Amino acid sequence: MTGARRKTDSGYARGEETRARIIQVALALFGEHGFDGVSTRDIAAQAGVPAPSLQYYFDNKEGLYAACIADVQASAMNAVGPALDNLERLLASEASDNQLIDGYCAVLESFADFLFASPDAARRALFIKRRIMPMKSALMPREQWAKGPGARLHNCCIGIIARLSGGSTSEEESRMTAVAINGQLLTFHFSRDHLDYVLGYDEITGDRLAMLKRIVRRQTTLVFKGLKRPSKPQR
Amino acid sequence: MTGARRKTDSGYARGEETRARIIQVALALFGEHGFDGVSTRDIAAQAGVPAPSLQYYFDNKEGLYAACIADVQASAMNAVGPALDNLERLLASEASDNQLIDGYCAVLESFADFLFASPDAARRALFIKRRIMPMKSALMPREQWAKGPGARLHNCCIGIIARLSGGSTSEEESRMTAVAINGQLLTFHFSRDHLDYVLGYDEITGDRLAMLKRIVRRQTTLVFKGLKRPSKPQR
DNA sequence: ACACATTTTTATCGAATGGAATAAATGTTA
DNA sequence: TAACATTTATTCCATTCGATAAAAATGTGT
Repeated sequence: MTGARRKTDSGYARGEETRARIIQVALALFGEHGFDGVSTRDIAAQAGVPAPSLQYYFDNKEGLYAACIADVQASAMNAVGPALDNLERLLASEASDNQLIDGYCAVLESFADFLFASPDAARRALFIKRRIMPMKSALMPREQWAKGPGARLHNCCIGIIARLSGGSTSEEESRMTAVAINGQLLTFHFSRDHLDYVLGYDEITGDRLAMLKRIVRRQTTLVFKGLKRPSKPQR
Repeated sequence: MTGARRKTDSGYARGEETRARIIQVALALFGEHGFDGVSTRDIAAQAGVPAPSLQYYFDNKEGLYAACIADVQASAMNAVGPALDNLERLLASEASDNQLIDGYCAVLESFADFLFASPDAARRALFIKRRIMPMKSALMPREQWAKGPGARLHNCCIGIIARLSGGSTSEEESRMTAVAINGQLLTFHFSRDHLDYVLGYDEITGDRLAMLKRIVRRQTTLVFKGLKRPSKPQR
């Protein structure tokens, strides 16, 4: 936690609750309106605290934003970490192609749950989508990204492509192919603003989420199998 | 043009040039920082006009934003309209499955050119990505979207899915499947902020753009063929 | 050249913003 | 209970913001 006046190693439980409440409110508001579209007063009012509490807990608006990032990262890793762990184990072993593909689809499914399964999920996901930082370095630092769930997903996909194609696909093409493969699911997240236009509804839960998972699994499997080495030499 | 003090039916050429210059600057700045992250003074300074010129030409900040939207919509339709026209003709005729798939991939390729082929393209595309409006109705009205290139692409994809599957895919599943198919390309656009992280470079031009097109065509073709009615009954 | 139209410019406004400083209220522990 | 720690709340600041009104400058047509 950057520069806040509050000390984390000796705080009261009440302060911890207030801090968490502020973060949840900020997540929702930043997610809906972006960093610059929300004032510290907006956040404070909705969290039921006076505005200077934000300086007390987070030092400044950017510190609050950074705390939101950390919160979302943690919950994402919580949600998709186990499936990623399993897939990374498969990749490090002599697993069959079908096991790899199946493990990969399981990871995508855990991502889908994280992104869509609940209102809380939607709030976090919307925050992820609306990442606009007030500095030139609007992005997560590369090293931080490299430890996050998105990077691990990407790297696993590259690994599977290399396995399936027997090394005949260039590193560059593998990277691009991985982005395209994952785009089948991620595009639903990126398109949240107008899901109602393309799907006729804007919440993907229950049966709809199951359908989404089925579609993504089918298409991902098709694409992976199309990459297998002994397949269609003219491809 | 909404409510501006300037009259379009009787303006000078000089005014037209100034207006266009303001729009191009605003596109770039809004695309980079979002609506709330850019002040009217920022835009005016970079366009080389005093701030009240924005009120003169566009009535207010939102009017300028709306003009930017209109500009991007027009250029998108310019870029992808011909390929969409052709595909819609194919869909209205007895074209073969391969002709449909090929026509669809041609449309995706024209989208890729629009999104990535030039610095101007990147500016426009970044603006599209950062659509945050200052009102609750942050979105393009549904009727306006329905006339845009994204909607036409989506509807063509649904049409092709219906054709290939012989009507055995539900309307709801077709819609979702279409989003996933198009996500293979669109995700590159949505991920522009961190393309450097996933690909190792952040400009997709020249050979890289050709590779992207090849990958998208290959995967889209695989997925469409996987939808064909007489294929794999156990699928 | 002059009258009129359009565009640019200057000066100003009220409101909102992120934040600082300080005091008051509440919690914890001996 | 009192001393100390933490948290909450009030007051205030300087700056920035979108926008208005009016004047000055420039363009157009007769």
